[in-house]
Amino acid sequence: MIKENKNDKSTEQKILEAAKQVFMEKGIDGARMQDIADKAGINKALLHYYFRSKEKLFEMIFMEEARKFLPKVTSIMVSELTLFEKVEKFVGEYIDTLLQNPLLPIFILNEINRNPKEAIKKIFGNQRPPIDKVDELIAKLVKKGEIKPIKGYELMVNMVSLCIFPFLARPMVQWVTKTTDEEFLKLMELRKKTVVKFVLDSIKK
Amino acid sequence: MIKENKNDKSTEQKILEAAKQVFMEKGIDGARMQDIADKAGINKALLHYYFRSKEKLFEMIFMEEARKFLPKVTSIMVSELTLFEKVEKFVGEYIDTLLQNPLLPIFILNEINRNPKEAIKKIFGNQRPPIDKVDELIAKLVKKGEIKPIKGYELMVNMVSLCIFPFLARPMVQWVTKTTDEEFLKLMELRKKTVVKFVLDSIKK
DNA sequence: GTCTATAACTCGATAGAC
DNA sequence: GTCTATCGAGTTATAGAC
Repeated sequence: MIKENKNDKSTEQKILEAAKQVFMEKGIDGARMQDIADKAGINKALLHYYFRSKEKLFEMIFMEEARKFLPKVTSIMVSELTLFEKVEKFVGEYIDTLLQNPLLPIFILNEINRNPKEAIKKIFGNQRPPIDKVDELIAKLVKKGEIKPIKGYELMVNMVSLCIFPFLARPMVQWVTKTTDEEFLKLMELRKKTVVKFVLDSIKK
Repeated sequence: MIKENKNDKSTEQKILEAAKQVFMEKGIDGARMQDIADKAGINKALLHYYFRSKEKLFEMIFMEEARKFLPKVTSIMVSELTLFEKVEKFVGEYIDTLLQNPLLPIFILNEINRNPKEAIKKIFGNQRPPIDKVDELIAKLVKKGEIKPIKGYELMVNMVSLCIFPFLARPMVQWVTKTTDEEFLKLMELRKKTVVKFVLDSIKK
């Protein structure tokens, strides 16, 4: 793997990393260009040299992060796996992504709220999730008597809800369960299994 | 019911209503005192006359709204209802509250993120949710062979997740399901039943 | 209590030297 | 490319008249 010619990162990279961190923690309105500059170890002027404005810098970060939100969901859902395997893989990969990006949900949801049309375009492109495929798959299994009927979008929303919400409400969850940061992450690691069980127990006949 | 002596609301009330709306839509950082003044039909100076600062005004609103978030949850959970009835009532009342306050979740979660310690104090006081009670209740039913084992906090988190998340991700849900505002609300009305079914199907033996 | 005017300050953005 | 210095717009907050 070819590295930067200097031993430290390029200025652009430093800015992007600092901006990501600050925007995630504070949101676009709460973030200060000064904070980002400080965290990147440079001055404000340089931020504007690289990315004309705060809004543009934010868009850059959002564009990058938006793609993580709907990770390999589509590919899992249209794959040749069974529904049960799909649920397992979906939840597993979703929670893994969140474990590595715990602030991603609140960041994305705030932008969706602030600027729904553009945000959704950046997240989904023009490609709606493969709800129809899921509906078909469910219909087959219902006919075979293996699962109870449920709407495809509802199954998807429920899975996503169960994965994401604990990260959104993390300080509350930690307070209620009296867990440290480390313990919380372990809890979420375990949660992969319990969510899969919760969902499958619900739909299995 | 005794009314204000004038036919319109008191200035304080007008401010509180305007502030609630603006803070909910924009968050504390995105909100402008000018917007609140405009919406209340007064000027900025008067805002400061009634509530010393933006932060203080925000605290006022948050305090009021924080109590809706954990509505009658505790009372339901410690009541004499069966677990199945509790789930039904819990979900029903939660979604009803959200139907009347669709922006409440993102508002609360953002403050929890911005200021976890104080926010949690305002939401819960010092009283943790009655998880132990739920654990006991579950233990009994497991012993009787009526339900599968599940941790009390996990059942609660799952119920809350399933209720709240669709409101948090509302623009996304509406885009995926191609629903208007009105249709979305109907969908959430229906969701009361499907969430109850989803949860009960999952834990019932 | 309510208003107008403005002070005090923050912050994004730019100019210009090196 | 990177820095210092500063501008100028926008915002919270206050002073003071009515």
